[in-house]
Amino acid sequence: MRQQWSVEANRLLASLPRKSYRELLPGLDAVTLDFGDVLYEPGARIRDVYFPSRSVVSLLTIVDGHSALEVGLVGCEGMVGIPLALGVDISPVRALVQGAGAAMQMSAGGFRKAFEASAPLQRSLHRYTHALMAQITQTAACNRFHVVEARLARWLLMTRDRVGSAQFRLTQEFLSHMLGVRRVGVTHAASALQRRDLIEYQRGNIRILDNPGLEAAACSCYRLVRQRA
Amino acid sequence: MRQQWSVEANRLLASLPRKSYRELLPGLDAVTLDFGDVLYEPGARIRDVYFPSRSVVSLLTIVDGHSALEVGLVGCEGMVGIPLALGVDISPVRALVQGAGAAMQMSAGGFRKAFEASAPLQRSLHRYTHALMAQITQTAACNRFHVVEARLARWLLMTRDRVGSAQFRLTQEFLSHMLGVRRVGVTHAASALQRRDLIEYQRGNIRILDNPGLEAAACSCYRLVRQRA
DNA sequence: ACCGGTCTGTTCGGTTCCTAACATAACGAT
DNA sequence: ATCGTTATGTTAGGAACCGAACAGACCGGT
Repeated sequence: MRQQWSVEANRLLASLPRKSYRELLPGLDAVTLDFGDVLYEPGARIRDVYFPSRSVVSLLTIVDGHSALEVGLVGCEGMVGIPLALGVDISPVRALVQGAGAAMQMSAGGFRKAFEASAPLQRSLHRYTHALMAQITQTAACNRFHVVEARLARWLLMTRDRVGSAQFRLTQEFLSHMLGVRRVGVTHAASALQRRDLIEYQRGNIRILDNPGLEAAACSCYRLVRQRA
Repeated sequence: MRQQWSVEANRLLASLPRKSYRELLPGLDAVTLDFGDVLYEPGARIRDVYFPSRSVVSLLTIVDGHSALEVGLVGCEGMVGIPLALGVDISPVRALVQGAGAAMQMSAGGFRKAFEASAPLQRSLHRYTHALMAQITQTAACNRFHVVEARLARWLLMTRDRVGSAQFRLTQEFLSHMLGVRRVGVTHAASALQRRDLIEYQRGNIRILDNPGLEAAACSCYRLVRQRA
């Protein structure tokens, strides 16, 4: 029963016709993803795909070996391992668990078979692939044009939407990797938001206090990717 | 015969088994894309797809109504209209002809039918979709971390690869939209490259003089997306 | 030869973010 | 209670780029 719930909490799986998803079930394992887990490294083979239910996974590009930048955020609306749905088994990005929680896991081989056998699954995943491309595109422009404070606000809101809670754990150091800036920049932006009573935080615990206020502080990208998803 | 050549000049079409591509042929029209043509506007319906042979098409996101930023560059290695291969008929980006030249055009309806009927076409396009996602991802990081001069060098090299010529027409104003910076920034970067005898240009005519030199001036992203494509 | 439009070069003050340190504060373990 | 570790705050100088405006150069048309 608990497993059943987990499956349905992922919107991709939940949207499948009953028959399709019953065929899928035997290959799915309920797992818990822990904060900091690295699901894929760039250039490495994809061994499993994941359908997050209450967990959140960041997709990061690694530049010049050191700098990281988040390009996508996957929660219960998506799947981690999209390249497999495109016939490629190498991940171009690092997949990092950013919010611990439940997910359904499936082996790459099992997924390939299930994917080929199920037209509804193909349709869902291809539509999601498109949404993810749009998200990556939007993020690219956002990172280019918007200031850190607005990007931070957007990122906190997107995370909240995916974890389903106004409070979550993450350090400024971690955030700096997501936003592709120095930690100092995050400190400045976060202090500013806290000073305006939009958020509060201490030692890795962040809580959103003023939702509409934070949305106003975020760049328009937040609304755009939200209404498109 | 001329049409035959055009078809084969697009690597996606050329890689199809003879049978698949013969089924495709009746729906394909040889067209010439002109510099500045807008094939799609963001949010609008995709009416046709394009397989460039000697033309080059930029994919741009539009932010806040005014700023533009290139996220992808499509030449003979790809197709313009990838959303259709994912079951979506709305383009999230503007598609702008950046290098005039020949392409094969196909109506959205014709493409959908052909796509559903041809497994090899599906495979090729899905693989290309993955490559395009990787390119967008790389571009996102590049725009975030690398300085204008290196990005300009990369962009010139990528364009050269796709038009197949060391000389092409484009103004600094145009380049500034591609790179997402002010024109002044392009002037600075271009002057610097010219001063080092890597390129020469005048009134929209750019010529690459020193290939290895320009590659050295470009950021590593150039090599990365090249070897992956 | 002249004019208008396009393309390129330059300037200058201001903002954002970087680089690189160092300082403080909270927490956990012994 | 103390100490090491982790998280956050602060500072200062500099680089990259912005915003806005203007100046010169080149071209085509008449």
